[in-house]
Amino acid sequence: MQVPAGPKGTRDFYPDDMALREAIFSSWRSTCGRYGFEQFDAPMFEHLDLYTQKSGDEIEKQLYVFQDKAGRSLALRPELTPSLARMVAAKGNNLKRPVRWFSIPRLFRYEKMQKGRLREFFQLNMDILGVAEATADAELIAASVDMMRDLGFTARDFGVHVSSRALMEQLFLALGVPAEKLPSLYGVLDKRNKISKEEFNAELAAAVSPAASPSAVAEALSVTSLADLEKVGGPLPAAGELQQLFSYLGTYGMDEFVSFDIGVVRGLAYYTGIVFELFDAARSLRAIAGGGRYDKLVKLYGGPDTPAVGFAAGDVVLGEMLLQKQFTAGNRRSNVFLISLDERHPENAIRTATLIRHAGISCEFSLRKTGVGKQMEQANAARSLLAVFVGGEEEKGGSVRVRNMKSGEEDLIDRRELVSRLAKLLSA
RNA sequence: GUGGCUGUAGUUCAAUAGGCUAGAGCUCUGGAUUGUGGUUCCAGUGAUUGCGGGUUCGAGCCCCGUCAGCCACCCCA
Repeated sequence: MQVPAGPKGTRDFYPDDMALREAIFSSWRSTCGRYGFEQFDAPMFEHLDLYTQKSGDEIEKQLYVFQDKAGRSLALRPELTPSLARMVAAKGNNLKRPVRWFSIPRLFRYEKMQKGRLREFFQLNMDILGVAEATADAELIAASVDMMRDLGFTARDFGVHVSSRALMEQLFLALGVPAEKLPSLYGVLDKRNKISKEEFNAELAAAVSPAASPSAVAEALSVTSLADLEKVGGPLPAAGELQQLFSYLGTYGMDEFVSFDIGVVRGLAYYTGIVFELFDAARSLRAIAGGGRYDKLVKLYGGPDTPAVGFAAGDVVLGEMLLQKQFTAGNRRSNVFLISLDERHPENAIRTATLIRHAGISCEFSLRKTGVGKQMEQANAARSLLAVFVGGEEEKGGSVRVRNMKSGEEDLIDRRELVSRLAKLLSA
């Protein structure tokens, strides 16, 4: 290859790719707008401490770290939530609650790449801060579903899997699992779908015995409804909270999208309550989106005690799903394309284009001196709706020929009325 | 970070068992059509077979390295 490749894990956005990206972004912005979220952004790089302080040094391997000229350790942002928590903490109590913010950050993670996982990507982040009730969780889950519907997906394409960190903790403690065993148990649980049943049972037994009965834990993990869960683990306070959440979601009309799934764990340490993930129906891709409650993070960064819940959806998996659905960009580049009949002299086309553009109509003409047939091809490439022939015989009689590129119909239009007639034709 | 698979025009794929000048569709450019696009027909541009080294009389094919991509782990904010 003579052409140098871009860095590993990055993408080039050619116009077709950019059209897909913009389709996703504008859908995201429109959904957030309907839910009354305000957009914000944060720096693309932060002090390394912001990330290590929360997750330990281990995370540094996943970060793009560099020193600036003063020797400060900085990192390209791998996620937005720490910046958000920092920004909210910095405002202290000066920020009107609840905060309903969204952002579409460009993020960087130094990772081994796989399908649906790159080193540079975008996310939609939606967060509500200052609300402890499940209404906020329900609002965000509903927004995530609407985000998918806005992109054209239905309940046949994806589902929301909901669980609760608090619920699991209460359940396992009730079953006799010691508190210090919980992290390793979550680890086993997280890979349940990836390993065989035998392996799972063996790892489960290793994680909970002898304090708790592996079979009791396994039984608890096999339940598919909250009601069944209480039969196994007894009354659990967090179950009531989840029930309330599902009740709200039913009122939102979300029943066909959401389900209780005790297998949803989420890797992040900072989640404290309800957690949820969106998956494609076939579960052949990575998670579309994921989120949950992180009630302690703002305080961790020195801010006021602020309950918070949020989710993030990546652009990579969504893009793959849209392409599978035969998404076609097909954006119109220009509405009007001028065909110069006196192709040696572009002045007429330049003057006419200027007139049309001043009226707010997108317009192009051939920048190369070439035949009418070729100019028509260029009009096609621009996906123009109308072709306007300038500089021909008709113009001597005070009119110009306008051709509808779709139907092939042509009209003679008075030269002086050209712009207003074009506007009318385009609005029809 | 670990293991496996793959790498041929811009793109999708060919090339008997290692054997002459590495082929084709699509795309792109030009022409048929110097005042009319999409269809069709014709022609052309375009590859030091990812890169570097090795084995061989001879390598797209075999070996080593490297880079890139895919898959499974690890991780997943």
